[in-house]
Amino acid sequence: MDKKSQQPKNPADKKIRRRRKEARPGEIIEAGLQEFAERGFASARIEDVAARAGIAKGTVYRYFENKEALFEAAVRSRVIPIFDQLTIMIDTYPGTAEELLRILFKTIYQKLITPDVRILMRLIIAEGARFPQITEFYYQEAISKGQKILRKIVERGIENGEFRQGPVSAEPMVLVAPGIMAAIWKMTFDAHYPLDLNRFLEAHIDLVFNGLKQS
Amino acid sequence: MDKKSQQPKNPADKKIRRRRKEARPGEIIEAGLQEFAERGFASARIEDVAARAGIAKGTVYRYFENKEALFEAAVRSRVIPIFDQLTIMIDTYPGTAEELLRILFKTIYQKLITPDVRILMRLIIAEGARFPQITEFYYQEAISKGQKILRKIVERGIENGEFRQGPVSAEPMVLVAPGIMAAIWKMTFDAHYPLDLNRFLEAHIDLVFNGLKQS
DNA sequence: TGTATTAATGACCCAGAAGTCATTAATAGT
DNA sequence: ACTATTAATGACTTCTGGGTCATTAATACA
Repeated sequence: MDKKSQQPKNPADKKIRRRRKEARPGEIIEAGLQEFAERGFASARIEDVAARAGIAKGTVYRYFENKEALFEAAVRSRVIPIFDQLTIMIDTYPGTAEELLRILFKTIYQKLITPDVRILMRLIIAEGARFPQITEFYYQEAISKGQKILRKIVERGIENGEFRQGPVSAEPMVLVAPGIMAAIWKMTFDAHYPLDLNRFLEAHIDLVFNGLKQS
Repeated sequence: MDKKSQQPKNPADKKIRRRRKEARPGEIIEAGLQEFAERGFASARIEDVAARAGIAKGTVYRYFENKEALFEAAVRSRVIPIFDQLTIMIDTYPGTAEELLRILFKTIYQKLITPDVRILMRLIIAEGARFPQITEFYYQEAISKGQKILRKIVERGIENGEFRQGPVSAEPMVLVAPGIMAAIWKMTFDAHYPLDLNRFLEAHIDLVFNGLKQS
């Protein structure tokens, strides 16, 4: 496909091999992630990964035991530090719980619904059943942290009288569900029936803070 | 695996072949759906499908051109008539829009989050990119109908003063998002971190009708 | 500049699975 | 009962793609 036309040094730049021990793993992981996302684990071909990384097939195996090892490394490499940043912010944020929740929602729509993260979600949903360690890892590194953040914000809101105690505060994941749904939509039907993320975020916030009912 | 021990007629019931032209397609589809759900399209083996259906591999090909054709047939066979039933009910239902929405939510949690439907969702998410016709079909037959129902209920609620007009009513999918999220959770993290569907449904309803805020 | 080290290569091997088809045998019709 | 029809079979062919390893050549170091 794209023929490594990055630095066309000489006209016949066919096979000037380069030794780049340090840079390879990252490049292979990046290429692998793309291929796995496009084709799924089973259909992704190591030869294509290699081509994408600009190396020969055998080179992949100098850095990763086998296809599974590459898959695991690829998924792990992408679990994002978003939540860690947020955790710190929450404890120091001076404003109201409502403001914090709004920030969290916006962050979800900006950071979590990017193509990069959607790739991960798709892989977890599609291949998770066959890679339980990865599912577990992803839960520990991302989901559980997100849950903690949510709980903290909701508790804070209850303590200072902003939020109600009740079924919602007992199951705070309902609050972010629209964000998850938006991500799913983007990776399935969006090509045919595009979703306006801004409008959806607005609806999401409106639902959470104002409810559906006439007041 | 399970060695067809259904009707152990005689001790050596090895290969008494039966001719059942009419029953085969359905049985093969059912078997295919199971295999595709467990392994994904690429990893599912036709021989396993055949074994599961209690026939030889070649027989599968007497009824389906190839693996893809079987996959399409399998997914199509399962698009559920839930929404059609609901559509009729809505126009004749005498109660309030709130009652209708509650019924819709309960139906989602009872019908849509069953293993059978989750299988479909997983396949659409996992394989949809490579089978655009299937995604399109699924959208037309299920999603768009669900959207219509939602819109109808919300409009009715607005007309009779139950619901507010605003961002939520403009993007009513936010209202069912927790249901979708629950389905996703069930197919990914539920084994490790089980979700209590009843409690979640309660939270969902509480969010939609009461919002999060202290009133 | 010569040599040792080792990163990189890609032809090759081979397991596994899709799809074929000549053969077998269940059933319908007479 | 006999026979024609065709559903069902599974050994076989073919191809794809994971993984190997002897060979090549880039780089470090003397």
